[in-house]
Amino acid sequence: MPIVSLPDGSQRQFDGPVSVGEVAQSIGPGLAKAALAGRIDSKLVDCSTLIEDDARVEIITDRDEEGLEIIRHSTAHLLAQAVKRLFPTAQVTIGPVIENGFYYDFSFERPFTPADLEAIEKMMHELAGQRIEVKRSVMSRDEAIAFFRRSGEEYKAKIIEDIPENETLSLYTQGEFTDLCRGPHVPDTGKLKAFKLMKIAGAYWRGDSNNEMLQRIYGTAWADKKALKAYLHRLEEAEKRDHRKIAKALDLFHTQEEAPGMVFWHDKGWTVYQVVEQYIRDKLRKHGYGEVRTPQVVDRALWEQSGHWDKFGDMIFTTHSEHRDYAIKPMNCPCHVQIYNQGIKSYRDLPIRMAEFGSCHRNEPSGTLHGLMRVRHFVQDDAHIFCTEEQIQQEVSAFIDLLFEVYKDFGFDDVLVKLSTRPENRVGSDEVWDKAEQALELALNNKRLEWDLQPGEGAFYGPKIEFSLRDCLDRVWQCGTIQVDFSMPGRLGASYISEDGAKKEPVMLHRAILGSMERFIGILIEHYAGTLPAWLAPVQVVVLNIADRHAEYADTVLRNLEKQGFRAKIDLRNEKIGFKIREHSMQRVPYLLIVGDKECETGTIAVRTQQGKDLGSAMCEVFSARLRREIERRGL
RNA sequence: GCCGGUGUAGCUCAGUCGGUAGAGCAACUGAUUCGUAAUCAGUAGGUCGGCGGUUCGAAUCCGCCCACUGGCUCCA
Repeated sequence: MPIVSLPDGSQRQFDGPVSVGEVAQSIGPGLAKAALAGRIDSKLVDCSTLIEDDARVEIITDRDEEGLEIIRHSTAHLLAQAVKRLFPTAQVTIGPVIENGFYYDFSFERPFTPADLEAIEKMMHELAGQRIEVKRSVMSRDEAIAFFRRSGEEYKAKIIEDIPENETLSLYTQGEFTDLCRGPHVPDTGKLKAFKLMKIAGAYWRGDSNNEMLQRIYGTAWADKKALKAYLHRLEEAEKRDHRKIAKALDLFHTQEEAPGMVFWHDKGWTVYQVVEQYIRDKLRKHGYGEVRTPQVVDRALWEQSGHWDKFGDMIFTTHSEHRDYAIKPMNCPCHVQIYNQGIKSYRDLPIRMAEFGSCHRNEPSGTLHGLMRVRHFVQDDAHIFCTEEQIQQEVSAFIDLLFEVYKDFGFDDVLVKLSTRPENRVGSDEVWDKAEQALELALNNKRLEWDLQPGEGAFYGPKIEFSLRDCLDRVWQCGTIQVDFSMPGRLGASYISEDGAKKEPVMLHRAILGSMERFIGILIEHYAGTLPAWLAPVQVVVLNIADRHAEYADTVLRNLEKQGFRAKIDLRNEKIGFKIREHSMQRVPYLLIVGDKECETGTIAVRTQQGKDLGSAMCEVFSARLRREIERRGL
């Protein structure tokens, strides 16, 4: 005689065991129809699950976060069923829910084609229309292995073999298709109404590049058609922000076959780059950093000593001359240790903060290259802090403050923080790792930051904190980092004389705020959809004349702006003003100054913003003051 | 690096069955001197990513390579 308590506080008594679906039915037919699953005492279950004892019960519908996840998971099963219908020799593997959708990995003798994808989706809609009941059953581990072996599903059998013996497993069957799954699932395929298959991609079995490659089909699924449409629209919007497209339209940079993974910066793109670099340079000076410059081609012995050669040798570009082998530097740190090593250092010299915008090359695998986001030549806002163990925390703390200051100026408020700890392949003793990890954790906690732990994701020489930005489209980009390194100074012979006259090894902190300049500019372009704020815009103002007779005055206005240090241009072409406004608006110039008869007579300018707002006539000085304020304010 | 997809004029793209290359915008020339997102007319522009093969004939079919691209793996 279970008593069921509902979320609104009401209670219902039943004569005997009752299913979640029946509870929903007892509340109302609408809810029964909408029910996707249930929650019994905080555990998610199927609609068919029987309630035998008193319990708190909640009906899950597509309005719940969990409901949407269940829809996505069930749609993955629907995909697998459709694939097995059309291609019976395909084998199923795993099909999890991901952000905005799901995927399913298959093993099949030939690649799926886009036409296959269409056929599969059509079959999915057909199966959904049939409202096939989804039934849960249980089997022992060994029974399940035998079941999937019999069905020719070797991968599924292998997955189950990794599950501890004696466990009972749940299986979900819809029509002729049965899949191993924890569940819960929707009661019937008719609940799946809004989905679309998105793309086909390769994916390694168990995520290991030594294993065979499976074929992954990605899909998206939503509670209703409207939500699906909204999602597809969002994707389209994101595509419009693609920095590669915008860069072409705005003439910022290009890449070409002859230099894969390297950037040809054009005048306008390089202007943005330089503004960003100079901004960081000023910030670093103010925060006690010195700037250095080190060679790009250095004997590879340096990288053998540092330990990078062992781990990354095949990704280091090399060259040679007169029987010596050189590395094109993949990072600045060993060179910075060389500067540190000039002369004897005392504990009184520490901390030494050494920054460099050094050109680095890494021979990234061809398949990973991607616009500005993953390149083979890049420059980081890189710096190394040489300090004592006691100074670690205060340095990490000061760095975090600086980092948040910078992100704010660029218009990023949402920063995700992660702490990555010791990986399997590493150098240094456990004792040293303990110390380093604790120092970072303490610094984070003292700042009262929320952070996630990423066990095993640290660099080979030390743990790190990573800072990621969330842009206006909710995408996350890892940019900043600070890494503790107890190993490299020792390997490269760095030392200082401590207070008691003993020789000690300094600790090295590797740190960057923007990460790679290239990548950060890519992020900026996408975040602002190309419409950069005035302080970053390559061209801040364009002066437009209405007719030839206004050219001389327009030129005076231009020279005045240039004299004040604004990035200004002039457009004297004999074109209609509407045409010129259109062109410069599309080039995302923050301000257009229009001069015609009226302006010439009164010594003013007509100001038009990038957003198309007509600010009316103003004296040049008034406009200059406005623009200067805006530039100084930086981040929007 | 691995699995797909793509590569045609400066840009965005079309090109059927294998029959010898097409549009819009941009460029150039001329006209127009114009008040807040496209003035009109004309001209020119291509070794169809590269190399090889099949064929009387290849942008189109086949092979190899390169680059880009969506993922996977990796990311000091």
